[in-house]
Amino acid sequence: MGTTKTQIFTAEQNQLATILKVLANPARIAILQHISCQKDCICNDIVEEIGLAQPTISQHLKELKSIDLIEGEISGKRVCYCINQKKWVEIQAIINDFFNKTNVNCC
Amino acid sequence: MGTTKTQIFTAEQNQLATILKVLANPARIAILQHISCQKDCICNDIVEEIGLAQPTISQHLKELKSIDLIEGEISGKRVCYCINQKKWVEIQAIINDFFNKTNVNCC
DNA sequence: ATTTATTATCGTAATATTGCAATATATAAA
DNA sequence: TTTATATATTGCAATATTACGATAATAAAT
Repeated sequence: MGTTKTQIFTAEQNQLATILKVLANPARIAILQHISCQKDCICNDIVEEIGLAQPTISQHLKELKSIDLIEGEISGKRVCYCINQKKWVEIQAIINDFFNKTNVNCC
Repeated sequence: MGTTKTQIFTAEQNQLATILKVLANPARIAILQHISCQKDCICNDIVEEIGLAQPTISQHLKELKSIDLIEGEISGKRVCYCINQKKWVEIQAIINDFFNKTNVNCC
C-alpha cells in the first residue's frame, strides 16, 4: 500500500491526476508565475526569487519538465527556462474539459 | 523538511495548490465523475463503482469535503453525496484565472 | 432488544513528496 | 590551467499520502 492504484482507473483519469499533481505545489506555481513574467527566465533568478535552495528549485523544474510544461534552453553556463505555450493551452483545455464534462446534478 | 514551506508563498498560491492537491488523484477524479452522473449518489454505490475499500473511499470523500467541493446529506443510514455547484464553478474560475493571468512569453 | 446495513474513524504499513547539504558537471573568466 | 559561476544529481531526513483491516457509530429492519 501507499501507492495509488492506477490500474483501476482510466488513462484519462490518471493523466489528469498526473498533470494536477505537478501543478499542486505552491513552489511550482510560483516558479511558473515568475518564469511567465520575466523576459529572461534564468534558473538562478528563480532560486533568488522563490527563496528555496538551488537543488530544490532544480528538482521542481525537473517535475515541471516531466509533463513538458516548461522547456530549458542552455545558453552558455546558464539555462533559460520558458513555458511551453502549446502544452500550457493543452493542459488548460484538459482541465476545463474535466470541469465542463462533469455534470453537476445534485440529488 | 518534508513539509511544503507555505510561509514563503502568497495566500493565493497556497490556496490554488491546496485545491489542485485535492483534485490530483485518480480516485477522487473518478468519485467526482461518478457522483456527477448519478441521480442517487449514495456512498456505498461509490465504493462498489470505484473498486477501493470502503474506508479508503470514505477518506477520499473527506478530502473532497475539506475544500467544500462535495456535500453529504444524511438520509437514514445512508449518506447522499453531491457536488457543491457554487464551489465547483468557483474552483474552475480560480484555476482558469491562474492559466489566463500567467503570461506566456517565451525567451 | 437484536441483527443487519451503511458510513466514519483509528491504527498501521508502504510509498511518495519536500527540502537541503554535499557533490558532480559544465562552461565562462582570469 | 586554475578559478569562479551556474545547474544537475545524489543521498538522506522529515513529513505527507494512499490504502486497508479492525472497529466504532448510527439507523433501519426483524
